[in-house]
Parts: sequence; structure tokens; C-alpha cells
Amino acid sequence: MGRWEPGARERLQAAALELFATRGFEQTTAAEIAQAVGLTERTFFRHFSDKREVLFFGQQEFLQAFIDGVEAAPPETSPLEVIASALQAAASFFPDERRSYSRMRQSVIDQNPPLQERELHKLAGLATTVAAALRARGIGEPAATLAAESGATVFGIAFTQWIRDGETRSLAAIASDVLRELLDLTGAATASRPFP
Amino acid sequence: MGRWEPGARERLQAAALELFATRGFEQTTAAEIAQAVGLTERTFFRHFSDKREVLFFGQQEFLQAFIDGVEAAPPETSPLEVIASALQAAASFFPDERRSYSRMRQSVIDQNPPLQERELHKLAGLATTVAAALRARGIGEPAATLAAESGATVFGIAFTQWIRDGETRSLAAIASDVLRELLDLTGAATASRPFP
DNA sequence: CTGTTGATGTCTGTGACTGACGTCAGTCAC
DNA sequence: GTGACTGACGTCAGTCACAGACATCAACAG
Repeated sequence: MGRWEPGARERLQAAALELFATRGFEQTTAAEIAQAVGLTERTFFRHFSDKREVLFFGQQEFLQAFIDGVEAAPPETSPLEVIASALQAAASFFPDERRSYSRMRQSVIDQNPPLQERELHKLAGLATTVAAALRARGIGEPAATLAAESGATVFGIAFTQWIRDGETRSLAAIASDVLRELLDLTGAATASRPFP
Repeated sequence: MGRWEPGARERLQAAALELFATRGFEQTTAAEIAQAVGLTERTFFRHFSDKREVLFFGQQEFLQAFIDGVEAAPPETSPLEVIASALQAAASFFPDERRSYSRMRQSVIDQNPPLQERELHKLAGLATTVAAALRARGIGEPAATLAAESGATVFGIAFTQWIRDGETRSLAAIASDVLRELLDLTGAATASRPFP
């Protein structure tokens, strides 16, 4: 056994979520989180660049899943089909067992503007990365960015629906539905062609 | 003459942008901004809820323009046509004279993650408000949110293009083009109908 | 047995932000 | 004209997020 308990980062993340959920984000200091797992404030900030990051660290695999989904699509696939593939890959990172945890986490975020800002920033980063992956497939601008941002939007709406009370469908199924709705929406507009 | 020079808020905003542009956002303290216009730090925070807000205060009219554009659309208009109307209305808030100022401001934001987070939060707030306006017109979910978010995305991409070096088209023209691209993108996907 | 390394603690400082309270010019009632 | 009132500001003191510098100590390589 080492000098310290292993998994300091994970313990800090768990303690932080619990404290944020009970006392609230602002009413919880970084020192309190650290103390709750037998560490000091300084160590907290060694693991997380700032207090908010404790709720967002470790999303690298999720982002990678999204990218993998992009690259898994066969060549010459239309941008939105690539996005559909990416959405399915990303959704696999949120199996139903994770739903209740996600719900709790999201309720904390929804109650704190600073956390919402960070979440939006992460989502924007995702869109930027996906856009780059699309460009690497030969898709030009602004199509790549447009498709990537639309994918992020669809994912966000689907995720919100996934954690709603009473929702039982899988995230993959919901995401597929939402993407379909987006196509219907724009399809309807394209059909009538009232745009200059 | 009063005891103090009038327009404290505007003077603070101007000084802040200038200092952020020269020294950088992190290297500029709120106290320095205040001192630059003969005020104290405490007064700075009376005008702006936090340091970042000095760059974002006063966007109420812009948001209102967007909403006005939504409400100006004739009844029974398809969601994306409503968005097109809103985009045109919003674009009128950025005449060409404002381009160079916007460029400077954006370059400051682009260099500072905390400012980017705030900007995304404001844009998300815009989408939320527009979605509510669409729902008030009888558009259901998720169509309303989807359309509003797409509108925000289009505006964001168009604005980025409007700011680019060498760009001479008006924001309204660019926004119109980007929206057209979005329709082409989804239209192409809808045409082949490869989605389940 | 010894040098190095990695994760941690300790100490100390800066700057964002807040609450309580004091100040003073203009304004309005009387 | 005088006094109460108000709005915009200053002063003071405090909390907390975060960062740099340095010490500590188990583990591990040699």
C-alpha cells in the first residue's frame, strides 16, 4: 500500500458532486471538498485547474467516441449521415445504468450559471473537434462547422430529453428521433423554397 | 455639472476593452479599469456583476431585435422562415461601421477562455429566448428549440465570417447565405433518405 | 544503501467579489 | 431657505478561488 489512498481524483469528484448537490455549488469551498476526502485545498487544485472542472474532468473518452463515430462512417458519406453515425457512437457512452447519475449531475449544473457556462464551453469544444474531423474527410466550410454544430445541438436536446422524468427510451433512440425532426424541419422549409 | 462625470458605465466599458486589448484580460485588474476612469473597484462591481460582464453588458437591444424579427414574421410561417426573419432583424444591429469595433472586441474574447464561456452562455440564452418566442407562436417541441438553436448557430457562423479579414459583405447577406447552406446540407440528406 | 521521483502538505500572496457603512451634491417638500 | 431624502460614489474589512515556492516522505531503481 502506498503512502496515500489511491484514486484521489475520483474521490474528489465524488465528494464534490455530493457536496454540490446537498449544500450547493457556491456554498461549497474547494477546501471543504478536499477535506472531505482527507486532502488539502492545494491538492484539489493540482488535480483540477479550477473548482468547476471537478465536474467535467474525464470527458476525453466521450469526445473520442464522437470522433470515432465520425471516422467509422464509410467514405463519401454525406455530412449529416456522418453526424448520425457519431451520435450513435456517442450515445453508447450513456447506457441506461448511467441515467440516474447523469440526472443528479445535470440538476447541479442546471442550478449554477458558472457550471452552465463551462458545460457550453465543453460542448462548443466538441463541435470544433468534430468539425475538424469532418474537414479531414474532405468536407468544406461552412458545411463542416454547420454539420458539427447541428450534431452538438441534436445531442444536447436528446440528452436533455434522456434525463427527463419518465423518459425510458435509450439515448441513441432519442438522438435518432431528434435528428429526424431536424431533417423534417429543414426539409419542410426546403420543399416550399420560399428563401431567396 | 454633477459631482461626478456622467456615463460611468460606458467609460468603464471603453477603458476595459482598451486595457484588455493591450495588456490582456488576466493581466488587467478590475481596480485598474476603475482607476483608469477615476473610479474605484467597488464602483466597477456595482455596474457589472463580474469582471467579464463589462464586455457583455447592454446586449438587451440585440436580443430584442432577434425577438422582434420572430414576431414580425407573418403567422403560419414555417419555423425556419421565422428564423430567417429574425436573422435579418438581428443583422441590422451590426452595420458595417461597427465591423472594426466588433473585430477588436472579438479578438479579445477569442484569446480568453473565460470570455468565450460567457459569450457562449449569452448565445445559449438567446436561443432559449427565441425558442420561447417560437413556442408562443404555436410551434411545438423539439421543433422550437431545434429551430432556435439552429438560428443561433447560423448567426454565430455568419458573425465569425463577417469579422474575417477581407470580408466585405453585410452580415445580413452572409447570414442569408449560411442559412441557405444549412438547408442544402439537410436537404441533401433528406433527398437520399438513408435514415431509418 | 543511496539517489531520484511523484504525490502530497505548508506557507504565503494576489485578485475577484461582497457586505456594511460613510459621504456628499442635487432635489423636492414645506 | 432649510431640512429630509436619494443616488452614485468611496472606504474598510472580509471570504474564497487560485498560484508559486519549497518541504516531506514512501516507493522504487541501481
